[in-house]
Amino acid sequence: MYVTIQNEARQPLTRSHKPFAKLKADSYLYFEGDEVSHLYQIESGVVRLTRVLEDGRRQVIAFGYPGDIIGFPANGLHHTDCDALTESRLIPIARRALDDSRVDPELHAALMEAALQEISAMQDHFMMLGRKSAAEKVASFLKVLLERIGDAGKTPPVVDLPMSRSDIADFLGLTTETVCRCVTALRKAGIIRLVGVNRVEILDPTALAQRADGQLN
Amino acid sequence: MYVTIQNEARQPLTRSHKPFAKLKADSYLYFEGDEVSHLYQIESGVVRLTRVLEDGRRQVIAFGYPGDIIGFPANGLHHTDCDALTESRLIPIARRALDDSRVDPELHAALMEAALQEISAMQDHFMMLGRKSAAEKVASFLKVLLERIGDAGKTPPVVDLPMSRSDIADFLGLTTETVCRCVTALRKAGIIRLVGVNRVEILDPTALAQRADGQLN
DNA sequence: CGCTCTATTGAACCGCATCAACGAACGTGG
DNA sequence: CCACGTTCGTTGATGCGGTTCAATAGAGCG
Repeated sequence: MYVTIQNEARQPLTRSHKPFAKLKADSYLYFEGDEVSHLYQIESGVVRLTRVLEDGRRQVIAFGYPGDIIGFPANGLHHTDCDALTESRLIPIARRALDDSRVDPELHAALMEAALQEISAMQDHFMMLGRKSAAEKVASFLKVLLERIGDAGKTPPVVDLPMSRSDIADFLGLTTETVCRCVTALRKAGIIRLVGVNRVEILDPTALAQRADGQLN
Repeated sequence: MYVTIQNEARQPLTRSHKPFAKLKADSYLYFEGDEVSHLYQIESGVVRLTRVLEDGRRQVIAFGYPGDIIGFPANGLHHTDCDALTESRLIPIARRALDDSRVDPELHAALMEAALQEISAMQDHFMMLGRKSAAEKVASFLKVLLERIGDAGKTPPVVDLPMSRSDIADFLGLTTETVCRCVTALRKAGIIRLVGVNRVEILDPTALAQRADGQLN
């Protein structure tokens, strides 16, 4: 999930009596460099895809939400680490379905479509990383979480943040301090309200959207 | 071409008596929002993929070099603009070959592979945009151009830069001034030498690689 | 030769990082 | 159940890297 554009919630690819993989919070699904045996569609929970440099600098590549497909190989290998932010249920998809369209043409086509969507979403994220201010990044992040997974049934709509501030920072190319300050600024502007540390009420979605695109301060 | 990792030069996908598309310098191949009718493999020349925000901020998504495949659709549409930096020859690939594996299974598989490679390369680029300093970005950029398209036959190896400083800046999330200053710093350190404005001799590839990864200053 | 556009260099400013302190939440053991 | 320690989040003070603004130099072209 690249926090820049709204993805339609994806339907499960496989009607499954198939087994789920279950992943406890904080446990790893795979590491960078691992051979890719399966891709996974997330059924429930939230996972985190990360890369690190030798000197410890970290980039969160994406957060995986229900419906997302993760684990696309390059040269047969995983190129991120993946671990769970919350207990998650995953639907394994044999890599063969990606490589060989004859195994399951429909599934193969769906995987291709997901890969193409991912490319598009990543391009949006480039704009965010390269060209947006800290305040715009944080507003964009909340905005897309709201559109993608926010509970709009509630008034005001609510967004849960299963990831830490430092995860958000490493996703947006900021520091935890800067993320905090931007969140505080949105709160003081009356645009959001914090309910505990990991839950945000969006009081003014319109104002949030404007800040995400750099209108107003 | 995402300037972060070395791609093996790709072989042409189609042995063609097929027609080339020819694209003059500065002319556009497609725009964001256009329906995707064809993908293209670059046969010669260099193209530029860009996105812009309403307020004019621009992000260069990638530079397309010979062997690269460009124009992957999402929801059937292009999601970047594409124009040529130099006169280019392109091999059109019917979109059908991407959507339907039965048309040309081998080509379809090659396109899938290219899309997966692209995802991986973009993830590397995230690290660059989000976590590297200006000096590291510029060094990384030159390093990858050297590996990918540099003429190592010459001593010292030479890299051509068909794009402007501002293209480089918009690719790396910097300003043209900062790009200039970083290039100058590399020059004064004796790592590179400028031959005109659009050609660089890499005098010390090892030192360049170290700067790209943040070792030394 | 002069015009225009790009690249370079310099100076000042500012946004974000860094460093530091404090507070809140949570788990553990007494 | 409370005391304590540990981790995470927040806020403040300061510094710096990169932007911004401005001026100059150079390259391409009619």
